[in-house]
Amino acid sequence: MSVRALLDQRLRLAMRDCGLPAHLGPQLARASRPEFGDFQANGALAAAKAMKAKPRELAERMLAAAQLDGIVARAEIAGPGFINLHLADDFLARLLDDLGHARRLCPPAERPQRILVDYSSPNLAKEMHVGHLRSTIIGDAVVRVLEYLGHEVIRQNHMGDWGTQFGMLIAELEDHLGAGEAPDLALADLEQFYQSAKAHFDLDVEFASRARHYVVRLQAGDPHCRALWQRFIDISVAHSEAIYRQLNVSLTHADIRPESAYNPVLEEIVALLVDQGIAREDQGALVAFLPELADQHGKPAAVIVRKSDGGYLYATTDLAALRYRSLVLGAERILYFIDARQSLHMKQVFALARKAGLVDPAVALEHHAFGTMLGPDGKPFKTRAGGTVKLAELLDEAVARAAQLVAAKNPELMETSPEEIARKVGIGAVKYADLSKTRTHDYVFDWEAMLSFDGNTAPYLQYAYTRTQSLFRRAAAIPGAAPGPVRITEDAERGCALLLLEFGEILRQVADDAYPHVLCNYLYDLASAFTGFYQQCPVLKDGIDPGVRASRLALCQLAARTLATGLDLLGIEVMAEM
RNA sequence: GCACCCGUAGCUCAGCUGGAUAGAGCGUUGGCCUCCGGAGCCAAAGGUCAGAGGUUCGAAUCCUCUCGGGUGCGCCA
Repeated sequence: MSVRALLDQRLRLAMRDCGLPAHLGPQLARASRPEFGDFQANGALAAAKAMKAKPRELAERMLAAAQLDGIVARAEIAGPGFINLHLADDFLARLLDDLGHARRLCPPAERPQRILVDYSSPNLAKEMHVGHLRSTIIGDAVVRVLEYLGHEVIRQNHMGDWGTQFGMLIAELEDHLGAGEAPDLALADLEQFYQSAKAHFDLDVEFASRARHYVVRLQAGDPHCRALWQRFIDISVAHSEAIYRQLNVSLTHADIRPESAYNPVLEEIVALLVDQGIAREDQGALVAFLPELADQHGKPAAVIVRKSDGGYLYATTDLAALRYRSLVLGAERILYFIDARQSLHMKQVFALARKAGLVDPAVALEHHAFGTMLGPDGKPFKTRAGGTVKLAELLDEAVARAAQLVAAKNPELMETSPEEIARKVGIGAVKYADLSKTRTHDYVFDWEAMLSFDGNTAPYLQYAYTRTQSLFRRAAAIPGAAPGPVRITEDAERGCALLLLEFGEILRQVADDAYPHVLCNYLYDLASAFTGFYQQCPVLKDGIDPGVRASRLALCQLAARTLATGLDLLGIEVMAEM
């Protein structure tokens, strides 16, 4: 049990003993200022108001009733009725010893769930660009946290491999192959290939009509079109998977369930909506109406589920996917990591799915939106020419920039290659810069800031970790220098200790709210507290008492483990030296 | 027209289950290597929390309105 949970439980019991109703809690929080102790309970204020009692008096009674022996060294009432709690050093030390010997850094979730996470989901018609980055790495971080807490996670990469553009693309591919070109050569640059197909489509009437015809033939299962399509898809998927490897993202081939997979059931989904009277014909198309999402004038939201030409749109595909995920895969919670611009669409799809009974009524449907990546000018991130920035090129640049830094700043490395460091630092910097900002906001992409060793950046955290490793290498050479029981005497040690004990709580918060920046901020606080401690509290220097040395080594070890685990959950790698 | 998101230090961002004097980093200014990695640490300066009302013992946080910025909305995905 975490420190907070324990205090909460004890104070809650005390409140019951004081005759307070169950809905009034202790409102426990970390103390806002050091002189207020480690934790503060604000609940007496609210409770006093509800019971028409005097806040300070009630706080006194709560404190008298609370069983805090051995946990709290000192407690006092302050201000209008805050309860300030100073934890006992030996209590903290004991918890740290337990944590140090435990296999995991936090207890697993009390109720493990089957959770489905839809993320990355690039459009295969084009090369992956910066627009795909956020979904991919935010989703992956949340997935890792959920798994660490013991949930069963089903990853779903809902790749866009179907739709009107593919007629154009296979017509283009057909022309290339007809000219004797090998498919992987023709598709070496997907972006260029797409632009070329688009140009032909716009300028060449014969080509455009062939492209439109191919869409129909493809969807009807024509073998020739299907074969061309498959070639294109295979190469495009391979490209995405190469990016995933470079990004250290945990998606695999088995997680791909693309749009085309739902093609066979779309007709059935639409029929279901019509039968239930949810959808009806309107201006030639089949439209679902949602009075529950009406605007202030009572006009219901309208969603087209089948075009007037008989074709289907992505709303229908998403409904089919939801049914499969809930009723076939049995997901209890379904998370979508998709751009904020899709918010209305997701809302409509969720409402429709529930209304039509396509999902289990108990399933949680969550759209975790995120903002746009902006360039240094505050406008959407583009190349100088105004085109989209390819993800592959962005990542290469990150590694190249990191390599430059390593070459410029590092003296001699013992066991790690500069290439490995550059890769981990460069990729880590790009991911962390994104993950550390509140998901829902737009964020400004800035090479300089993300690769800095100062501030809330990946390199700073990785550096803090390498210092622990350096220390352990040194300790290994000293006879008798081994981690031992923790003793807390210095403020810097306390600061570290309290943070180390908070890790599990932070992970639960990330699992509940899907905000990885909470974990980033925590790790930054921990790294700062650790470097402060490391600066002030000598570990291996001459004249250090062996007991103190053993205690500080144990703290270092826990800090190292927590940093490495936390970064790993963000999909960021650490190294022994940098 | 309708709907959603966002306005916090010069810049980039935290804080928003309402709590005590609103926090970091960058940048600026000034300190700290006889010391486990100075790729570090410490300190100072810097704020009408967009504005106005309201709820409350208490509001950056909740409600309403206004201003400013962004995004989306029946035949792309």
